[in-house]
Amino acid sequence: MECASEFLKDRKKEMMAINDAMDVLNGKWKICIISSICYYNKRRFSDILNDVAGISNKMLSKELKELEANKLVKRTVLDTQPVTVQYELTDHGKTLQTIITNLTEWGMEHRKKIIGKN
Amino acid sequence: MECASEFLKDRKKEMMAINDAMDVLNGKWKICIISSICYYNKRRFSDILNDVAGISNKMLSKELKELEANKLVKRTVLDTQPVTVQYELTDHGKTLQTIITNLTEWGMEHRKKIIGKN
DNA sequence: CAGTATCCAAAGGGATACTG
DNA sequence: CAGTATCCCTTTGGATACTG
Repeated sequence: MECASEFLKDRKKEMMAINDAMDVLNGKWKICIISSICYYNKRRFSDILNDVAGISNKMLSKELKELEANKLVKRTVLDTQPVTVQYELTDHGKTLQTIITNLTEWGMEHRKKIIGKN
Repeated sequence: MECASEFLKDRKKEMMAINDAMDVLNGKWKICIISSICYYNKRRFSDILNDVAGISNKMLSKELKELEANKLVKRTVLDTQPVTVQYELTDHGKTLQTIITNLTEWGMEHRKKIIGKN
């Protein structure tokens, strides 16, 4: 048998990592927002508001700030009249691509198997 | 240019799929619980309670029920005194393996890059 | 357009105690 | 052991209105 404390230390790190990831992605909206920006490359506030069904401007604003704080999203104010704001993924944000793809595929399978109907 | 309505229909399906997946996995605990059961193959209620730092028995009970309802987890009552309850992943639950692995790895990278410290 | 501010009902979830 | 039940404070987030 291996050293139990080493084994537990690794497990703890794994759990921490999962928590870190989920903290960043959690909630009803984050992944959808990221997916929207990612899909269109650059996306304006009001566009995302339309893409993500059901989200309110208050929520969108809050979520985007959190994504910015986590350096997943970059916000650029364009000097137009009235102002336009572009959101795009940072390089770090783009590393979520795989996870989003996996989640999308898994969600489709899950719907087929459990929820029924497509 | 491709047919715009086909394009939008696909996008909608993708968003729905992401939502389905997130509905199932959302919250502070679900992935951690799944990860714990997955890691040990079979796991008892009180063991999971210990594995997942900070969770209360009330929460764990609620989350496990939801995971069962989504057919990700199977619950087996063993005829011991007092009762023992085993939780294990269903085949469907095991299909989350990839996502969990990806989340773990992404979480570690994220911690290095953004949160700082390991 | 891209947000902020405020109000407020509803849901979430911890602490504690209890049960088969 | 494996949960339930209850109390109760906190957070969440929708609706609406307003601003630069």
